[in-house]
Amino acid sequence: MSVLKKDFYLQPVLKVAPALLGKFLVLRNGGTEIARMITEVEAYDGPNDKACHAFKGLTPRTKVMFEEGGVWYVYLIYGMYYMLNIVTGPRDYPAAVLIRGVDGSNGPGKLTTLYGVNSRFNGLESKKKLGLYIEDRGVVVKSSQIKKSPRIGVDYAGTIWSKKEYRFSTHMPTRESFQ
DNA sequence: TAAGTGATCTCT
DNA sequence: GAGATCACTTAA
Repeated sequence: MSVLKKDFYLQPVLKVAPALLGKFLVLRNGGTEIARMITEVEAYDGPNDKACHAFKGLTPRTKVMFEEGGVWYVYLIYGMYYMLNIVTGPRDYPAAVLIRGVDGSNGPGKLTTLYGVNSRFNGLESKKKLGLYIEDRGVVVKSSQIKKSPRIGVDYAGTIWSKKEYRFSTHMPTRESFQ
C-alpha cells in the first residue's frame, strides 16, 4: 500500500496508462475517504496526438499538461462535467492520462461527480497531502486482463489518431479481490 | 437520437 | 464580442 510517486508519472504516457489499472483513486477529505480501483483510462500522448488538447499548442487551458508529470489536469466539458486527468512525462511534453472509470462507476463525468472533483484540483500535485491521489494497494492486473480499444469521442482527430488503441480497461473483479 | 450546458478557442 | 466546438449524460 503506497502512494504513487512522481517518478512513476515521469514515464511515457503509454506505460503509465495501463499501469494505472488496478491502482486506487483515493479522495481523503477530513474523516471521509473514497477509494476505488481504476478500471478504465485513456492516454493522450503529447504534441503528436491530434486528440490531445495540447496538440494545438500551449493555451491557458492546456498549460497544465506541459507541467512535469504527477499533477492533476481537470477541465469542464460540455458545460457540465469535469474530466480528471493525471499529467505524465517530463516538463514541456504535454501528455496525460484521462481517468475514465473506477470500480462501481461508469463514465468519466459520473466519476468526478462521485468524487466531488472540480477545477480546484487543476494544476495541483497528486500526493497524500492534497487529499486526492493514486495509491497502489497491491492489486496486480495481468496484461492479459487489459483490454485495448480506440478512444471515445475523438473522431475529430482523423482516422489515424481516432483509431489508436489508447484506451485501456480491465474487468478485474472488484473489492473482494483485495480485502 | 438529440438536446442540454458553459468554458474555451478562433475568428472578426 | 459572436459563433463553433467539445475527451458526456440523460431521457425518450
